[in-house]
Amino acid sequence: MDSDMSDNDTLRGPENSSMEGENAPLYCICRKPDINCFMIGCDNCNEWFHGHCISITEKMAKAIREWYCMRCRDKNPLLEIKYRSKKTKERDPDSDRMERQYSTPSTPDYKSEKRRGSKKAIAHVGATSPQVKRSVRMCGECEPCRRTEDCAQCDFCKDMKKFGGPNKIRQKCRFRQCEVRARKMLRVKEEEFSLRERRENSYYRRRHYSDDYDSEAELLQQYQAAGFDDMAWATDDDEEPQFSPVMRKKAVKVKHVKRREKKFDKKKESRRHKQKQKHKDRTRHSERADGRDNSGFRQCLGPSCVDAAKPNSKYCSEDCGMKLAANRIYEILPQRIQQWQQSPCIAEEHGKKQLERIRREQQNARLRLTEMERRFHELEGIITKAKQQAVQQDEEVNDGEGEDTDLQIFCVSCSHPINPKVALKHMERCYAKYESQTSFGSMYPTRIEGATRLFCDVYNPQSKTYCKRLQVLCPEHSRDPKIQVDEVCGCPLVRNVFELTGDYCRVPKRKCNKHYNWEKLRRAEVDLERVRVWYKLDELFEQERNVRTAMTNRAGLLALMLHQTIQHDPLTTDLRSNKDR
DNA sequence: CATTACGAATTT
DNA sequence: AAATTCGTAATG
Repeated sequence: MDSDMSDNDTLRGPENSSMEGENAPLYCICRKPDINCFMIGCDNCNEWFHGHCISITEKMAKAIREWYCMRCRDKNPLLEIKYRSKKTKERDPDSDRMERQYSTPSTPDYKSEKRRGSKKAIAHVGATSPQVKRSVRMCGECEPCRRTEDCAQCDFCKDMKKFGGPNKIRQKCRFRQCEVRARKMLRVKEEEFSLRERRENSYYRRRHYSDDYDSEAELLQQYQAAGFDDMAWATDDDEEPQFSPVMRKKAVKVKHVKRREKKFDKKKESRRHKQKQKHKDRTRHSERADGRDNSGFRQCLGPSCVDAAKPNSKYCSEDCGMKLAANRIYEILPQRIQQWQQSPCIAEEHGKKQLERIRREQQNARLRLTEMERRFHELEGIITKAKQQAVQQDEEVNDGEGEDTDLQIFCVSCSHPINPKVALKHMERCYAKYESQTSFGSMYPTRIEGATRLFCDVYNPQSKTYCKRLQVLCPEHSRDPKIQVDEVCGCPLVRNVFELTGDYCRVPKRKCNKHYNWEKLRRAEVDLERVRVWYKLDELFEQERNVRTAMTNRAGLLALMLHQTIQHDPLTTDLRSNKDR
């Protein structure tokens, strides 16, 4: 491996550095960037060679299984070009597989492949990178080449269909563009990179372009992460000492661009604070502001503290940081409270209205619930009464389907033809079979006070879940009771769909196909509605809680410190007025 | 000159 | 058959 590297280096050497601005890497013994011809890669040093420079044609290459350049072969006589056996020449998949099986672990997966047209290049898989394929645009070794997932953030990703894009640009994710071989303009844009880097690596973040934060939340996070000592650092350092002059220029430029971009966003407010703070600090500590770059020591920002700050901190101790923070609160808070009290709080009004609305809805839901409970009991009453009906034996008016066994219908679930006599039963079972493949489990048992027979709630120790089907229609955990021979159907008969006649169906239950399992269905109907009402109630409770927390948090310490309400001149027009609101 | 769009080779 | 991702023409 080591020798590979040096080999490569000597090969590329000076040209490499001179092509800085270009994005075309140089290849082959001729050191030219040309890649629009057949090329072959050395399986040892991974360098690419033009076929014509080393007198290897594409045809010849097809027969080659492992190829090593002259230099590598000179250095290491053990390396020898290996050829495919004649039979495998024509890309027989079977023999390909065989080959892979019998190749030594150090040999690459497969040897040659074409990319982008016959006249272009043949890429050999490098021996040093077992998984990643090398190609004209992929070295197979750099971090981007090894990456397999798209970032979903860059412009190329956003263009992709899978991320909802129009598929117009059709380039692979910027973060997967090869560092060495991809065209430079396709790689990650510098600013984007720094952005991402900051996101991924919050610790180093402040050492780079420390001025921009994506949100207040990020600011806060940083503030906390640094033990609330670095906020002013981050903001008042226009010069970062460790940048070389060139670098610094670059960073500053980036910063300006970003500032313009984000000028109008919401953190304007917080930036103004930062700037205020900055000025304060400047004037307070102006005497040492210059010396800092040289010595690297700062004075602790703690109130009336003259000690040196700890490295990477603005304070000499946590105590000083706390003191300054406390002072800040003392200074800012009373003013904010006053400001707060000066103007009426619209949000509070809204909150109150919302609460009222929620209460009303809760009331309605409760009413509905009692209604449903009533129907629940009513139904149970009907069912009990129905059971007492006597079976009407005489007529065999069991619909006309007695002998018509030729008639076939198809199951709605499995689509098999079935006999009408067993159809209902079959379809029920069949459906249950499919349905049981779906999970209705929840981690928690149901705890609704005063509600009987809602969910099945059978515990499944394997998945550690409780069954959340309606208890009445859970085929998995409850069997339908066996119907006795003398049992009556008992379904309340109706006229015009809804009007009860007061009579009950008196066909033997086993034979009644008209009212198959009617109790179960009616119970399910009621229970489902009850569940819905409970959900509604739950949702309303949640809403209530949210509104209440919002109301209590309003004008809390943190909120007051972070935000402020400005009373504009009452005579100037409120921009939101009239039309909009 | 950079960026965008798109046909098409290649891979999945 | 669809997705990926080249190279390059068109466009700004």
